Amino acid sequence: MLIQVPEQGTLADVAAHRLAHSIVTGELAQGQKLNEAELAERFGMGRGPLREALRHLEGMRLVKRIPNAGARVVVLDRKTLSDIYGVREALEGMACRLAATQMTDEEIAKLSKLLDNHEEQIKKVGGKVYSQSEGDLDFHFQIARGSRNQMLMDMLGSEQYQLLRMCRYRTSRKAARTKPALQQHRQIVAALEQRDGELAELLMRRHIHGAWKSISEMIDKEEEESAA
Amino acid sequence: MLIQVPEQGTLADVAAHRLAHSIVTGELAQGQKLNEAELAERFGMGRGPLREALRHLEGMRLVKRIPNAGARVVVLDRKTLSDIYGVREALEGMACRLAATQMTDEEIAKLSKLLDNHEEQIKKVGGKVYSQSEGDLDFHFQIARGSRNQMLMDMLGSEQYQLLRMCRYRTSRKAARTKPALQQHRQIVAALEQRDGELAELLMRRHIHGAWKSISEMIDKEEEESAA
DNA sequence: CCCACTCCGATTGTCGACAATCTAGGCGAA
DNA sequence: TTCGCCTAGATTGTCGACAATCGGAGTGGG
Repeated sequence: MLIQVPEQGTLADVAAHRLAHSIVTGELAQGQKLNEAELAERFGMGRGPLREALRHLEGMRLVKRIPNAGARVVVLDRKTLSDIYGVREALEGMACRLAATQMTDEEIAKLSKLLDNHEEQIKKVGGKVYSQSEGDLDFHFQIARGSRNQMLMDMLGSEQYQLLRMCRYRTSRKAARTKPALQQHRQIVAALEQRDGELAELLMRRHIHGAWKSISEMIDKEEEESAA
Repeated sequence: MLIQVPEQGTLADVAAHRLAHSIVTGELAQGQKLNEAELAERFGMGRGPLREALRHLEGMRLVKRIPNAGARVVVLDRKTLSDIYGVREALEGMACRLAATQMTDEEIAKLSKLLDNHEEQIKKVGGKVYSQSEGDLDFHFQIARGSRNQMLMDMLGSEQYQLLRMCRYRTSRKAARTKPALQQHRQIVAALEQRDGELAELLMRRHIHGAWKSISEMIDKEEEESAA
């Protein structure tokens, strides 16, 4: 599972994880004001650790802080999402290219099995998109790991890129794109098996580009609805 | 100038900037332990703001924190630098491609003037590599701005990517690569003027790749020296 | 001689309280 | 009525002190 366990570390780390989870899942609405005292009480800790947690989340771009005016949950407008997907296309494409030469056969085989699980899950419960989405994230993260590039892993991994999960969570409710996505994943794995980095990159870029197109259309529809 | 002014914000922000500067310039050695009480005293503030600053720097990857064991300045080993340059190649290449279609004619003209300044500076004082390095960073950042992609700007800009400045600072002492770099910059601007995104991306990637090769050799030499 | 244990100093993690700053609402004058 | 000012409340920024934890010196046993 990608969700980090409660963690035995400092209270600030715990708070950061809990806050991140609340934000990603939408429990804390976008643009919502985050009151330090209130959150500290809810988490049963002082304001010190909580402030550190907010700093941490600011670095992850999950909240925006304004001096003397508090912190607010970031708002994911269309432009921001578009920018994110653009960067993802470049970074994950690169990850794929590297992974094609760096991953071991065992890792690739594991990736293939991961997809088998996904397929089974999809067949079992058509509606449960959530777990697929998490699994999908896991797929992408495994490839990032396969690149053997630590900076890339940080940028695409759990720590730095929770924004991704946030926008996924927001858009995964209606998303019925699981089947073509799965097929594209299979194509990517096939390219990795053949150690064809260029092809793997191309497929990954196309996969992400398609995902953005799909999400973009969904946003358009939502905006129409909310406007009507 | 790219170096942010002392900033009127919170003490934590001031501390973060000062610490970042000290780390980037090498005033604080790599791997050095950062004592909270000592630094707080030196900056004339309590430990609270300083801890927030350390959290911030951790997000920037300038320091590494270990629970109950304090923070240390990150160490830039060869692998880390290699990873950074790899990611840069992807991100700045993308920035260049976007900039070719997004930048205004005025911005491109300004970029060209910037290079004129560089050239003059180089001719005037051959040894002063530092200012060139800062200017070079400025060149790259201006292109990132030209991409109109906020996330890209954050990742390549001052806030998130001080690691870059750090490794530049470390390697810019002996670097005599200013002239070919300048010429490559000119080529990139020419591609931008022609609105040729693909070419601009290619040139930028090649430029960064060459920079890494040059730095890599330098590191090899240093290691030989220190081994002898 | 080497290893493990213990205790102590130092450092980090946390809290509560105080000061500085911003925001909202009421009040008075044009 | 409307605009601007001013006070009051709430919220953030900061500090100092206490508790928890870690690293290392010193000691005793094998």
